[in-house]
Amino acid sequence: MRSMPAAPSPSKAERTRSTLQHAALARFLEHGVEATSIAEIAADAGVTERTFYRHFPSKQHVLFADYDARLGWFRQALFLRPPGEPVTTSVRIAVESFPYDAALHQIAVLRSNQLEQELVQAHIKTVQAEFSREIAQFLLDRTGAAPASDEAYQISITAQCVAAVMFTATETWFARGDLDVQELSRLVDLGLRSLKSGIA
Amino acid sequence: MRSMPAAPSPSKAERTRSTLQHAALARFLEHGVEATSIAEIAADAGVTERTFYRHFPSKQHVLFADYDARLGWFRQALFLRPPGEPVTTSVRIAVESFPYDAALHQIAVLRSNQLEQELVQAHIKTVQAEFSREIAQFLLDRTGAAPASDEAYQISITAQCVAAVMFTATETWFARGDLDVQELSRLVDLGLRSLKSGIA
DNA sequence: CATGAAAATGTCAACGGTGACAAAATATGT
DNA sequence: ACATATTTTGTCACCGTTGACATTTTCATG
Repeated sequence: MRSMPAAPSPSKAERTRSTLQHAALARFLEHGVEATSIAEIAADAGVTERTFYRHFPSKQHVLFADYDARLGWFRQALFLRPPGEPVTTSVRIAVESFPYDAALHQIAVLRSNQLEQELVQAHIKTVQAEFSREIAQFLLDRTGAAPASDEAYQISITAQCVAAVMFTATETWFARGDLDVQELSRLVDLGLRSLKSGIA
Repeated sequence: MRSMPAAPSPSKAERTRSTLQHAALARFLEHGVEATSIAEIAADAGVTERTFYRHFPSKQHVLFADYDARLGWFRQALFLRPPGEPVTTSVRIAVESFPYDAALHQIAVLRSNQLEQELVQAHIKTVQAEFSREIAQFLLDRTGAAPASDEAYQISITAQCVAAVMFTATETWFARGDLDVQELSRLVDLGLRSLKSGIA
């Protein structure tokens, strides 16, 4: 086969990965996530089951394929805030400038397909934990809190609470059905403000 | 075999369950959780793997065997608070009167055995979510917040934050090593107070 | 004690996921 | 074009978990 002209021809791995992703999403949409087996996806893509796992750590990850990138984006957004700025502001801005609309399209597709709650929910918890760690790390770095100190403890709690706001907001937003990004922003803001002013 | 005299002789299922639990914990302590396979546990107990899963929903659950009971205890503690009382007080008292010492003995054993973090951590997240739901339900009932309202949303966040305090407190407590129950209570109290006064 | 329903367990097959190692495909330098 | 190192994929074996169905054990009742 002749080599492609200019385009940095995707490596075989990249092609395989893409083929797998398309095969998976196609079946997911048609039959649902649980009803689709890795064997079927692999067969559609013309590879072995084992190869699937060389490109995606789990079935869930095909759906959340670009979440890692977004987590990196979030870390970057935190990191780029000026050092002098109050950390609360830094976190608020990073959270509020998160591209929810792009991130949530995949999940919207899922919701439309009924069921799958437990499966997806479990994965959401993992993602939430990652965001929580990310925020905690940022706060620890910026405040220079001593490890194992009460201050570090309170920072851990803070991080988990902020992550809880992010995810409860999107959850509530979905549950209500009216998918307006403005409304999502309002919920995030409302949640963060209620954290700041104290929980009653 | 002769029947036992007085004691309400445990049913066969109860005996099997107990045998499995002991076999599992013995192996867990000696070789660690991950290094112990269900097949081994079942063999030690003289039953099939399938039977193991008839008594415990997962390997993790053998460790957290009585967590369900404690969750029930917690729900009861919440429920028993007088209806007139401010819900914040109800939750605080229920959380603070939780028998952490008894609950955490099993986890202490684990920590001593190194590794296993991811596995156990994942299960902790699940348990935390259950507590969170429990608290949220209580708050929703007591306040009569309309579903899908902003108030209900904020209650969801509150519940997750309180649960985060409970678990971050025990985690921090463990990490510090000085296993004094007084200190654990102090951490819980500190966390709850910082929630109340607002997160900075 | 016999009998039959209900409970407990065994058997079998399947799926999701992972490690170890072998085989094949690809890229690279000569 | 050739030889070689590197990537990519296949093969195999295993573990955790679950559903469906068959078999055995237990237990109440006649």
